[in-house]
Amino acid sequence: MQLPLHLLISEKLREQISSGVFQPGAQLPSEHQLMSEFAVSRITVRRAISNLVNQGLVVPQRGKGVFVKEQRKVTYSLSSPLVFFEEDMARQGVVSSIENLIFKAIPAPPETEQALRLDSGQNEVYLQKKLLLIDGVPVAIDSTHILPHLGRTFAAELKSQMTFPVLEKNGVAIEQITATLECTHADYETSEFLNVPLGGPLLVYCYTAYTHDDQPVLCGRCFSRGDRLTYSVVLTKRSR
Amino acid sequence: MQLPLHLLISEKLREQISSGVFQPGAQLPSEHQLMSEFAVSRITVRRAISNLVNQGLVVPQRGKGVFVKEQRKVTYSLSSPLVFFEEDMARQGVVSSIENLIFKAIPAPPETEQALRLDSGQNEVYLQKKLLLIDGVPVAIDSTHILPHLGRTFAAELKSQMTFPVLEKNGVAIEQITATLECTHADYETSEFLNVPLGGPLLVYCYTAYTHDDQPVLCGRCFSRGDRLTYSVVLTKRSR
DNA sequence: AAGTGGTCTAGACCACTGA
DNA sequence: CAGTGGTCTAGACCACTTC
Repeated sequence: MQLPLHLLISEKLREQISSGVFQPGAQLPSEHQLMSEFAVSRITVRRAISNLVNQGLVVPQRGKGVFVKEQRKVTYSLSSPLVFFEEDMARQGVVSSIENLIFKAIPAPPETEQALRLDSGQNEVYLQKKLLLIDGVPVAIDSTHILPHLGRTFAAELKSQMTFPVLEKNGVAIEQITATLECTHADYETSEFLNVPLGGPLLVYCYTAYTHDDQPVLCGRCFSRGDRLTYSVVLTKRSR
Repeated sequence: MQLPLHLLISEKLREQISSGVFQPGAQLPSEHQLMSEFAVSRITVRRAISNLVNQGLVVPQRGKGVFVKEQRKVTYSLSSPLVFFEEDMARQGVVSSIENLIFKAIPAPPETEQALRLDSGQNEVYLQKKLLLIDGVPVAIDSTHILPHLGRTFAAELKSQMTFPVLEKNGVAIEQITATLECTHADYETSEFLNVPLGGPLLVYCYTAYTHDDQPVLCGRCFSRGDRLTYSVVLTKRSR
């Protein structure tokens, strides 16, 4: 038995990409050229290209052609989460910014009540959704639930600046964060926001932040483009 | 302007899946049924289903049908990386095991020389590749480079047991680990090993482990199925 | 206007599953 | 055997980019 045609073609192209025959930014042969080169139908060529898109190797552009993707990742350090996000990024030579999408009070959903240790009942929390941009392009979308009195008091600042520095500056020191990191697929809505193919890989950073007396003050999730962000962490034995 | 047909169909099915019309494990209507239900061609139906596959929502099975995927993730704690992997998993009610694929001495590649602080030159290190299984199915593939004298001495144990416990038991205490977590796509080879669709999301855990005197002893990468594994971590401010 | 990728059709053959 | 998904063909129309 042998591989289906579309796989043969996409594997051959993949090799040529990783061996540098097609450099990042370079244009692949057009569908028409590939059809005659491999003597297959257009659908098969398109399937092969779609394999490469799914592997994040290539980006098609309507009316222009298919181009090899530039791979450039930026690292976000979990071990110094209180450093300004902007500074962290600046050290890596990129410009970062945030864009507030939503900031409003909502009734707390059950998971949030539990995470923030609110008595169950009709609690309010502030919901903030924001985009994180690097060099002007959106790389992550964050959704945070904040204790009501903090959200109310610092609304203006929270809308325009990163969350942790704002709290820190106002005497709310974050002492501990519990977090998980996992992977998901971009659904249609997220894929539009982050300009990523439908189903593309996202890193999900779920966090709860605590002050010195173990009081949770906020929790949230950050969905970031898997092709643009890396998280780093240092673990020492005595820290548990 | 409006959405293309294949997206309309896949979004409609996605809603039905997340609203529970199709429970996990349930079978979707066949391609033939969907063709007449939406009055479109087979290619369009297949494209819609392919959208769902790319989002990890659904798994097609040849000769049987398309089924809604069961979502069950297992959490690996980075904050207690020295605990037996098996114990960590057992606490979550699953059975884990490892399967040695490769164990041999190789010339150290440059990145490894740097990570393990070897003098540049013709160094040897031990390369171990192993599969991590949960409930009998492969969920991750790990590739580790180990200092030569350690690999040589503990070869037998390393082949059948988890790395850190073996070292610990033999007096090599791991005191610190630096790590990064990122996302990639499964290439063809990995997709076969882990039984994942081509291009599916993988979590990549890159690590270097140090003993008490800051001496690196091993480094490696673990590629794990994004749909089966989560990493958790606790960060405290003083650990800087 | 010519060239590119995006969507869609109708129809064919194959491989696998299960009764 | 009938039903399922997997692969592939030939051909059509559209939307966008570039000249």
